Amino acid sequence: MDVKTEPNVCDKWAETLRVYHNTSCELENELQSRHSLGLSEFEVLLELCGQCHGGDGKAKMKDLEARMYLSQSALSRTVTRLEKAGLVTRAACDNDRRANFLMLTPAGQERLDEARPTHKSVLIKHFA
Amino acid sequence: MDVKTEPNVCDKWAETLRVYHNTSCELENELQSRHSLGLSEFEVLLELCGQCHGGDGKAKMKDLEARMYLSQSALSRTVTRLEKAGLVTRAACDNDRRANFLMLTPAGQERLDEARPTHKSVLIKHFA
DNA sequence: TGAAGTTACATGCCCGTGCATTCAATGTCA
DNA sequence: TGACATTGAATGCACGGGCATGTAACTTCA
Repeated sequence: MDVKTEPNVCDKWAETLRVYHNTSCELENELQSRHSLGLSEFEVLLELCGQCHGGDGKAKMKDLEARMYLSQSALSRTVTRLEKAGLVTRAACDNDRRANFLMLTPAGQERLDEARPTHKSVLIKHFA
Repeated sequence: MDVKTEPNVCDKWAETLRVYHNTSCELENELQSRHSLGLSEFEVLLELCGQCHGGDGKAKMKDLEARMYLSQSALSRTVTRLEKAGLVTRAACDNDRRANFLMLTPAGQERLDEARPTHKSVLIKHFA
C-alpha cells in the first residue's frame, strides 16, 4: 500500500468505468438496432459457437455460466429468449437428465455471423 | 485496422469486462453490507462532496448528471433514495427555479467518510 | 436400497436502469 | 408582450438482473 499507488487506483477505476460504459452502451445499441440482439444474448451465441473454446456449437448451461458474467437465473432467461427467437435449442443430456445441452440453430449461427462484424467494429473503435 | 490489432481488441474487451465485473460486484457488496449504500449512491455522495472537482458539498443535478454514468431519471431516483435516507437535501435554486441544488447533510458527510476506506481498499485490491 | 445431501435448472419476486412523456420554469424572437 | 422552443427535473412503463426458492435428477453412505 505504497502511498504513491493510492491516487492511481481511483484513476484506474475511473478509466475502467469510462471505457466499460462507453463500449457496452454502444455495443448494446448497435447490436440491438441492427441485429435485434442484446449484448448478453450476443455473448451467449458467441460463447456457444465457442470458437475461443474449441466448442462445436454445443455447450452445457453450467459450462456457459462458468464462462460468463451472468447469474444462473439471468443465463436461464437469456437462453429462453434466444430459444423463443429460434436461435438456440435446448436438448436434454443423456448422461445427466438435469443438465441441458444448448445448440446453435442454423438461424442462430447466421444471426451471429451477421452480428459479429458489428461487434468487432465497435471494439476496434474503442480499443484500437 | 491492421490485421494484427484485431485479435487484441477482443482480449482487451474481455479484460475490461473481467475487471469491471469483479470490481463493481465487490464494491456493491461491500458498500451495501457495511454501509447500506449502493454503488451509485456512494458515487453520488462522492461526487457531491466533490473533493475531485473543487466542490463544496453542493451541486446542481445537471452538473452531477454530466459527471456520472447515470441517466437523468436514474440520478433523480438515486437522489430521492439518498434524500429519504437523510444523507442529502434538495434545495431550490434562486436563479433558476427549475434547477435543484443538492447538499450533503452532516449525516451524509459522515456516511461518506465511513464508506470511503471500504471503497478505497476494494480498489487497491483490484488495481494495485 | 433408502434417507439425506447435492446439483442443474426454472421461476417468483424485487430492484435499479433507461426511454418516453409530462410539467413547470426559462429563453427567444417578432 | 405573446407565441413557440428549450431546459431541468419527476414519473409511468418495461426490461434485464440478482437472490431466494422449488423441483427434479443425481450422489453418497451406512
